[in-house]
Amino acid sequence: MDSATSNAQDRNTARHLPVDRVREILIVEDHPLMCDALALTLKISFGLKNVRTARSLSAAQEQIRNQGMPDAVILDVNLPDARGAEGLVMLRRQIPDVPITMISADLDNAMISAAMAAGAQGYVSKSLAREALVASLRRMWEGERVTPDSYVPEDAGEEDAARAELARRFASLTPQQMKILRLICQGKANKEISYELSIAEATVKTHITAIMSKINARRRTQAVLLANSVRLFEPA
Amino acid sequence: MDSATSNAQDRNTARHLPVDRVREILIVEDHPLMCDALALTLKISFGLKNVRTARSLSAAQEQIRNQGMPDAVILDVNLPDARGAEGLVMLRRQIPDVPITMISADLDNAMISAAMAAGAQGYVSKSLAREALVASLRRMWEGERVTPDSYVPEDAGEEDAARAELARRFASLTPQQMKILRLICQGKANKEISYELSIAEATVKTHITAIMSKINARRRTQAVLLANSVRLFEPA
DNA sequence: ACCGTCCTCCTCCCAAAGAACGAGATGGTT
DNA sequence: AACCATCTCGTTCTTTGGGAGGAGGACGGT
Repeated sequence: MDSATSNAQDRNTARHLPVDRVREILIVEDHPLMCDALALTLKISFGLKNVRTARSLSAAQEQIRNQGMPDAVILDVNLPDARGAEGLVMLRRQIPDVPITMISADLDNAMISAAMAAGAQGYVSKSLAREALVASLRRMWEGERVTPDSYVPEDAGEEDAARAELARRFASLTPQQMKILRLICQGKANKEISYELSIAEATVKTHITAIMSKINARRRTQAVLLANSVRLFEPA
Repeated sequence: MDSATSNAQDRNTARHLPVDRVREILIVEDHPLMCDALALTLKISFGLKNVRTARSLSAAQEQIRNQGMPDAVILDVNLPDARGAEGLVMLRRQIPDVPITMISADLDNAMISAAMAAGAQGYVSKSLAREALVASLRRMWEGERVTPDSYVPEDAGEEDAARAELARRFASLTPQQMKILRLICQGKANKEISYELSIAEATVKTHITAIMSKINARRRTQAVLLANSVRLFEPA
């Protein structure tokens, strides 16, 4: 049903690396079965020894800090930690040059398009057959940007470039700022945010000012719009 | 590809009416070709004489005021005037007992689910074959709630009931309040809204207070969230 | 030891948002 | 005529939001 097709050659992503230089990959996936299945498939098909795994975004980030950068990442779109493009954006902030493959159960066209604009190396379905999955990953690790062939690139480059730029701006947010933005997007007031994060409201305001300046918004409702336009946070 | 399946019997919709009592229907569709094609199909297949048409939501509303209520409505999801559930909600406010069929090019599951929760009698694809279309409409006019069979009802009743309740609340908004809410959802400030509608900012505030009270929101960002949750306004 | 980043908190200040009144004008219905 | 819904505008007051600027502590890298 959904194998995969090539698109443009990498513009956003920094480095091609020959497939044989991918030695260490990191799987970020909260569902244990799927996680194991993926790891196993990769070990066998690519002869990899080191397949690292993490069950949440925060776990992944800490693991990267401690154990260093992997050569490639496979990232679930729906983590308990980070739904939507948030995980991708935060990981790219930490490891800008490592190709990140998004993996998800549903192939929402808008989500795929948002992920690609945010700089994913590719997007694959969880229901893909092993061979097709392996082939897609191989091509991604050779520098190709791969999307499901059910995907239609929707609108021409102009609007897409704006979204890529936006994603870059969001990638400049610090972790704490991202937390606060998420709460803003849930309709919380500054006071509530300060309570939830156990910090002073003044601190919340300071962060918000920084956020606004980074994403170029003036009103918080605009911030919500911008976040939604790149699908930063998906509804629970 | 997408014919149609029955779902629940009408709970939200007020009246069954035997198909032969549908004498006058209103098509709201901005694309002229599709509009004509629909009208023609209906005339032939149902032997209808009076097929009224309107090219925008506002045109439809005025026409109903002048020429009275139709027996059924076919409503395009993407009007220049009203994208998403807005048209449905506003029409149901005006003609609560008339079955409204949504018609759209894309079958986004979330959109279908939002439309059904908002009280649509059914949802059909524009790419449906004539016979299937006619069959679906006949069943809707007999009181059945019809969705494309690609549609999966997603989550159980509890959450859906909340959305229906929400849709009811939105249906209580006056036209001017709906305009203002739309601008709020575009991130506009009160001052900008007052300028765009050529009214005083005090008036805008008055309307907003009424809106907030009706949809039970305290902050305007919450209003945006609520509107998005029922897909009141789709992004341009 | 020094610098950069991030997080924290504060004060002062002004603009925006929202609640709570009242009230006039219109148009349609009963 | 009385009523109702809607739109309009105003005043007053309180709460939030947001910008500017300063400042200190923690941590990591050069």
